[in-house]
Amino acid sequence: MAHRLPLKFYVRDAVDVAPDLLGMHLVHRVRGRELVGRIVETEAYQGPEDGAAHSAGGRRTPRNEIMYGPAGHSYVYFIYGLFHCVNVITQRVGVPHGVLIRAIEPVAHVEGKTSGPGLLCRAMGIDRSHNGVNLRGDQLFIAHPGHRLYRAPEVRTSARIGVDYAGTWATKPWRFFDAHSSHVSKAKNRSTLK
DNA sequence: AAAATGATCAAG
DNA sequence: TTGATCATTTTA
Repeated sequence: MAHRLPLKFYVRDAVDVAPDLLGMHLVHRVRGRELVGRIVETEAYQGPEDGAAHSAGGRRTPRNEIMYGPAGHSYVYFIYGLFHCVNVITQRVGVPHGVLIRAIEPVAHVEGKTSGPGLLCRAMGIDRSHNGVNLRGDQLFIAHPGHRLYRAPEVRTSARIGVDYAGTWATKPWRFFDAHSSHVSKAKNRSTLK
């Protein structure tokens, strides 16, 4: 029993949507199977004012065009020549907010590591062909697991990862994670930043 | 501490 | 057309 989140859920600031996504299920239907992961770590990106966002300063390019579109859709990009990252677009059309999904806990049919934005995309089979997908549709979507399965997260915050170039914006506590989960991205990954 | 690895984008 | 830059991960 899984309910898609309503459009209204997504038409808010990314900073408000990001913590509310913790505990929700990310679902990918592929080749007759349903891969499911429980979201345990997110980051909010609030362009154009947010200096760390791809849409910082109103920057609008072919890559991030989808950020300016309707809420509740996916924004998938390729990074470091190796990994894909998946975001949830929020706020109304023309306001380029997004929430990066950074880690999930495997729930069903997910193989491999999922504690990091690149790793979870690999494990969930998400790539650029999923850019712009409606997350209230039937292929790749986000759903409330239903109150029988729902486990409330213990929400903690921190500064965002890998955005030190963004100056004062890098210090905003816009990373959200479930303190109960053992699947959040590892401290090792961010020990050598700067 | 730094390699791996390639799309992206601003500059020329 | 080019070169620096990455919302990362792994290895050492």
